[in-house]
Amino acid sequence: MAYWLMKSEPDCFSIDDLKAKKTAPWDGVRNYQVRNMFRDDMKPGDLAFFYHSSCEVPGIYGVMKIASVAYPDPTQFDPKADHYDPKSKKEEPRWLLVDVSFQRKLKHPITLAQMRDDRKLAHFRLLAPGNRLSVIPVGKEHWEHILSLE
DNA sequence: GCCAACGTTGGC
DNA sequence: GCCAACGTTGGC
Repeated sequence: MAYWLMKSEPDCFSIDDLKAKKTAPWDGVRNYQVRNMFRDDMKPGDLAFFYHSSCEVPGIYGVMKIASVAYPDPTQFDPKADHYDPKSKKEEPRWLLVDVSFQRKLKHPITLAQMRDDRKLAHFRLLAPGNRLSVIPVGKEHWEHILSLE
């Protein structure tokens, strides 16, 4: 089983939104590296941190579970959707998503600032300069250490 | 295949 | 709102 960190802007979709829905499609990803991770590396049952980005206190707010294999993201075909991709064909979808299901909220968020200050997370990819991937693989040792901070 | 221009991400 | 990083696009 693998571990992940998945970023979302809480104004757009937050851990509370996922809690209310129980399971939701993680749609709107338009990055090939992430698409390939969805397709090749993510498996149902994997666990993922829910990370809030571009907000007052960026950090990890909860835990979710990958609930499906990768399948085509329907929003790419919807001209009204934010992430509509006119170049993607139904016969040959360019973008994929996975379903995620709510597991729990952390008792308090593990903030980005807190993780930056933690020497044990010196090599955590989230903290690497210039990192912009919205989905990041998390090593077991980092996963367990972050949970121990809760 | 190179690379400049442009767009997006995301912390601050 | 600014700006650095970096992915994508498209002309050549």
